Amino acid sequence: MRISQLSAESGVPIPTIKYYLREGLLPQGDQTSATRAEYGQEHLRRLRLIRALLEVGRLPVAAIRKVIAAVDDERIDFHDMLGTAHYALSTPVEPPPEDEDWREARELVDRMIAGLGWSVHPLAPTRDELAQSVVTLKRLGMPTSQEDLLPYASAALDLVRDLDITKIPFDGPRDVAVETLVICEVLYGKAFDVLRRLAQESESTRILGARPCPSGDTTR
Amino acid sequence: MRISQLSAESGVPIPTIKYYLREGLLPQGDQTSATRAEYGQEHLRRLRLIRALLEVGRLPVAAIRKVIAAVDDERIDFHDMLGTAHYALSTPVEPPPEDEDWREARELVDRMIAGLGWSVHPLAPTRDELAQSVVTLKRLGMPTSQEDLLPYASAALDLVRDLDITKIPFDGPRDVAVETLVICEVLYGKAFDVLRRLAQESESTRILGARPCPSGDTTR
DNA sequence: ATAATTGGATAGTAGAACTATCGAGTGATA
DNA sequence: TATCACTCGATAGTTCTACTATCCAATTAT
Repeated sequence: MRISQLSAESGVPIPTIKYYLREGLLPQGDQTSATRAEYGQEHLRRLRLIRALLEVGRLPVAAIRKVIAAVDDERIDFHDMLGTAHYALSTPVEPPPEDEDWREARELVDRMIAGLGWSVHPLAPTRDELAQSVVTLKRLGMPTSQEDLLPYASAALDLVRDLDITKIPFDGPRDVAVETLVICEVLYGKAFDVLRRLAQESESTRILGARPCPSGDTTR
Repeated sequence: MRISQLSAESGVPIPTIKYYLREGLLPQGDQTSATRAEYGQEHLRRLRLIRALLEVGRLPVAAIRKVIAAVDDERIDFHDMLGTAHYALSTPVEPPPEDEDWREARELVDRMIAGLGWSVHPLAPTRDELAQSVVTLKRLGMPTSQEDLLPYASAALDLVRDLDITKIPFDGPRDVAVETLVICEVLYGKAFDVLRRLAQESESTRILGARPCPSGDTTR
């Protein structure tokens, strides 16, 4: 398959494909001559993954590159690769040092994770991400305690147990496993987020007993 | 309070505050003379809301403006205001017309919402958002059925029932209610997302029986 | 022989979210 | 009263991200 066909099949314009090649998101094709390269199904597949992470997951290109680097790097072992992929998916947040609210929130998060017995790396950026939500909620006048978060935590664990983890072929080829993990994390995550918003619309409509019809336009 | 104090208390630089004023995110202060305006607690509060939606919710400024317009517009009624706020929070997606996969996905979504008995506006952009995830999962070789989504849907409903809706003072002043709804939707949504990723890290670590420690750096 | 396509390189663009500067008008201080 | 810091409002510039566009020499197809 040449680049024009790859473009036609994926719907991604040629200049964009070239951009992904430059950025290292897409591996080079099989160079058959100075001005010709051959692309295969794996390129199409990779391209679809990139577009999914970009369009549905709204991940920045730099994060996608890290995920892909983790998938492609044959040296690092399975578990480290999953970790790298996981951390590439988090939105980094740099807490202001010496901030009392932040310290407190981080402690709450750490205590909760420990209390739940979860195996989360002590330096996982995800911990700060959760602390950020806690701090922000407090500043907005809606302080959050561990008891407020625990039902969310156990619901999250149930979802992951029942639906994500069972779909990931941990015993299969490593690249397929990481790819599946990333897809589950991002796409099922998105799907759940949308379902939550749908549920919230439905419930608030029900509570107010009105018809679910805003007068304004429905575009963002 | 003058602008410099507003800046000091909120941590937002003065030029940025001016930018928010220009963009209509922040109401003008009380003009006491040609070159002086007075800001109050409500400005500080609004500024914190803006930053929360921006930094934690990653909402674009245009969406925040719509949310705020809904809160501030006294003409539209309570329920319509909630609807407007809701739809401003969704990420719009324009499905290619005449696409078979999309049609099918939208049908699945509509059937599921109807089957659950949820009160969701037929034109809610959220429906297409969910359809997008379904289409993308299919294209990535992980087709999704209603049965796959139902547990997610009921978990979402439980969460909203137990934690979000109970926190929203539907009987109080309308602006407080919408603001609370938005905060719940965005911040608890984010918190749950992080918890899900933490749970996933924990579970995949447990399944692989390894230490939760990637060799690479942990930054995005 | 000629037209189309490709790879590789370089440069340009659009949108988003700020950030900087300027000029004239206050208000507080010396 | 003079001065100086602060403010408003307007305009312009910056940075970052994700693309697009153009060009060229080298093929390859017709």
